[in-house]
Amino acid sequence: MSESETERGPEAEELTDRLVEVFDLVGPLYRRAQRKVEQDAPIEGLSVGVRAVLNMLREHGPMTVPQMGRAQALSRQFVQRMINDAAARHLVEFVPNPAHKRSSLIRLTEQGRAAITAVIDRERAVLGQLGGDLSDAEVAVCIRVLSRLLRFLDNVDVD
Amino acid sequence: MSESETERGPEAEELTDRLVEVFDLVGPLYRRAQRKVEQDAPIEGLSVGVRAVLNMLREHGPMTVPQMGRAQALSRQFVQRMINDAAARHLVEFVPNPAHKRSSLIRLTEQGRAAITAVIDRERAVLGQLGGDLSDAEVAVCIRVLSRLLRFLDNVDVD
DNA sequence: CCTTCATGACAACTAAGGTGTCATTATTGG
DNA sequence: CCAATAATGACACCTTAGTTGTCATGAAGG
Repeated sequence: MSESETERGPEAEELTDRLVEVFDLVGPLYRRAQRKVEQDAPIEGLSVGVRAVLNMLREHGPMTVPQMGRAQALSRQFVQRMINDAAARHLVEFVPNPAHKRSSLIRLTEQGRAAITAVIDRERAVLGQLGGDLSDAEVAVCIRVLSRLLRFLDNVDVD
Repeated sequence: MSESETERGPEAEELTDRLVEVFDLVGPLYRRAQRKVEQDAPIEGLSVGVRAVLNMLREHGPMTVPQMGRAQALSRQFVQRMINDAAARHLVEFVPNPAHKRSSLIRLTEQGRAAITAVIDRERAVLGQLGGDLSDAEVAVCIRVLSRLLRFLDNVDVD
């Protein structure tokens, strides 16, 4: 039916099909996860966007706004809004950036760390129920595949 | 640091951590993919929503609107809107449903099939470039993991 | 030193997707 | 067979994630 394949043999075509399948899973998964987060995060009063930036800071340490935008494929301006929002609520603070005088580093405050940790812990608790059925190795492979896809789509530049 | 783990030993905790990682990948991936689709689909004039329902019909065959909503974790009303939109442009048609007299089955028209096929083919072409680096088996595992996660989150009910 | 690029700030906008509600029609349990 | 209940479609409104455009400013680097 499809004729757009360049000649790479049947395995390659099979792979492409499977990748399309992955993307068809990502959509619903994203929406369901978002809803779960929405049910939970409001306890701390965190929007999805704020949750995302806090989580980034949590696992990556202090970063600048533009860095975060690039890392998450979000527009610089959007990240900025989230950060300003978080700052207004004392979840993050600005610290001087030795590398760029204009663009300060964003760092979690104690309060911010507590908030994001609480959220993540609750998510972990939910995920924990998933338990057995999935092996560590499988999930690791999944992460590898998704990371690869992500890097591949990186040429889509924002801003 | 986190104390919310029930006692399941270190491997379980490791697994949970990895699952959190998966979710942190799904977000950016979803956004980047959406942007790629947006660059492409407009050629056919398909919104992301319409693309999603057409693709569902394409691989699952005729379904009712509520079925599609459940399958993709989308609200019934949203799917309906997308379908009505698609119907107005003769991409889908309504056929009597033997099982439910009120809720007709939605079926792709020839035109609709052509449109969604063209879109998917273009996506496949892009994905095809990803090539080597990823094995069929790995992607299969990834699909399994994501499917499992999806089913797990299914208790989140819309509407 | 001057040009260029990056950042922050702010406003306007788009679109995805949900929610609430109503009328209608099935389905089902008695 | 009928009443109660649930499912569907339709429509309107709303929320919010996320983008884009623009401007002023200040940094970097030739």
